[in-house]
Amino acid sequence: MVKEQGAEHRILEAARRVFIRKGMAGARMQEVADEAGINKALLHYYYRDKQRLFEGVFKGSAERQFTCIWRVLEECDDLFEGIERFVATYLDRMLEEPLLPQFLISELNRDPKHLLEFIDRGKAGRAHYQKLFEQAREEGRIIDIDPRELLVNIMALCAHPFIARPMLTHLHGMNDEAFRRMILKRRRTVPDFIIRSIRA
Amino acid sequence: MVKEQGAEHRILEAARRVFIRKGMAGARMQEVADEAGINKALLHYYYRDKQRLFEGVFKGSAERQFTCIWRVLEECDDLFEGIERFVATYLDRMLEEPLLPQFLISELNRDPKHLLEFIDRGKAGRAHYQKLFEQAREEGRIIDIDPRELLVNIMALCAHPFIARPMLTHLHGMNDEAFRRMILKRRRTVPDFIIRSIRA
DNA sequence: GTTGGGTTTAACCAAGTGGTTAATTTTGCA
DNA sequence: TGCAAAATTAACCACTTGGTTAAACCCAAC
Repeated sequence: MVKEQGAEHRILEAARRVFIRKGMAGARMQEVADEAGINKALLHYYYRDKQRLFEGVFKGSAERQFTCIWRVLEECDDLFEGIERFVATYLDRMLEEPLLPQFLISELNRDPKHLLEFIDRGKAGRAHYQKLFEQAREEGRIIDIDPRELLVNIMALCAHPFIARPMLTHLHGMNDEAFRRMILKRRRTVPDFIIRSIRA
Repeated sequence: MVKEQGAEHRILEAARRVFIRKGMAGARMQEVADEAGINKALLHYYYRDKQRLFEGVFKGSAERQFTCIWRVLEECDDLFEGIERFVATYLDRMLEEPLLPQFLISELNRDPKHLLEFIDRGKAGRAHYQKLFEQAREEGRIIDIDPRELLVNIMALCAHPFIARPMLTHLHGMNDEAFRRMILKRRRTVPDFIIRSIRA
């Protein structure tokens, strides 16, 4: 409802909130308009139709997410350091926008063709990961493990608590603050968990 | 479209498929009717409205999932064995119904009050897990780690490949068969990964 | 001030939605 | 065979939905 910063941008921000909350199918154009504090017709004036508005939101969210996560890896020159910083960055980023991974994954499952555009955003980061991995492997510092599987495990340990958050919090009787504390603790414990497992 | 086994049951099965594919918000009653091969009015004859039909599907899916997963744990009397069998059972179950976790989690995020009913289904299993954990801890066979966090990690490593499947398969250029092989491989590698990490 | 183009709105529309109803068919059984 | 109850359907309805339109508004340049 904030009136600053131009209608077009305000619409996109409102749409981001609504789409992330309700998903593409559950979101209503009227709700986006209300949240942006403008007339519904203005949505179509700037973004044609629901699909294009959604794509604007999705593309922006996905790109920001991926670049942010992978960039930090490129700054590292050691696998263990890379894992530590990757996990910490991922968790910090998720604390800022906890509903984002669930949103991205949910929409990606519903319509996987969104991937084509933005997935290459982390190409350089992934190549660098491969390099760090091989280096550590050659130096005999890690056990024999499929690098792709290790990557899956890292992502899983980072993302899953956010994706399964309601189940988790209910299971362990956590409130929002307790969840936050748990995530902050995981900034240390998750890298430990991973590195203990792969260290030769 | 199979005509056997009574309309009521056929409707529920069709609804399960449609809801899991499209989610509550995206599913259409007409689509359920078509998939069940019956008239749309019959849905309301047996299940009143969309919400109740959805709850029938959700409750059934969630209960089956949880009981199936936790039961196997109760049959074990050692933590490491428990982890191995839990992971294997979880992955086998997911291979049968790969879209289920994404569905459950997605709807749970949209409306967390579904939890209240079925989450206690795994109560006995979780209590047994706690016992196995403490036993292994007292015998000095595992390091000092929060048992709840270990549980989160186990679930994460099992569920995440399925939840993030489209991202994963696209990232690594996998087809369905390659994905399946990867999961079957993980029946061994995931328990190894976990146990290596927690063994004292 | 007038004018003209970009912006914003209220009113409207057609299609699709979940849900109802009343009539028809099928079934169980005396 | 007849008949009442259950099952099934076609037709319908009120309402929501995404999307359009034409008019109003704003504001800088002339």
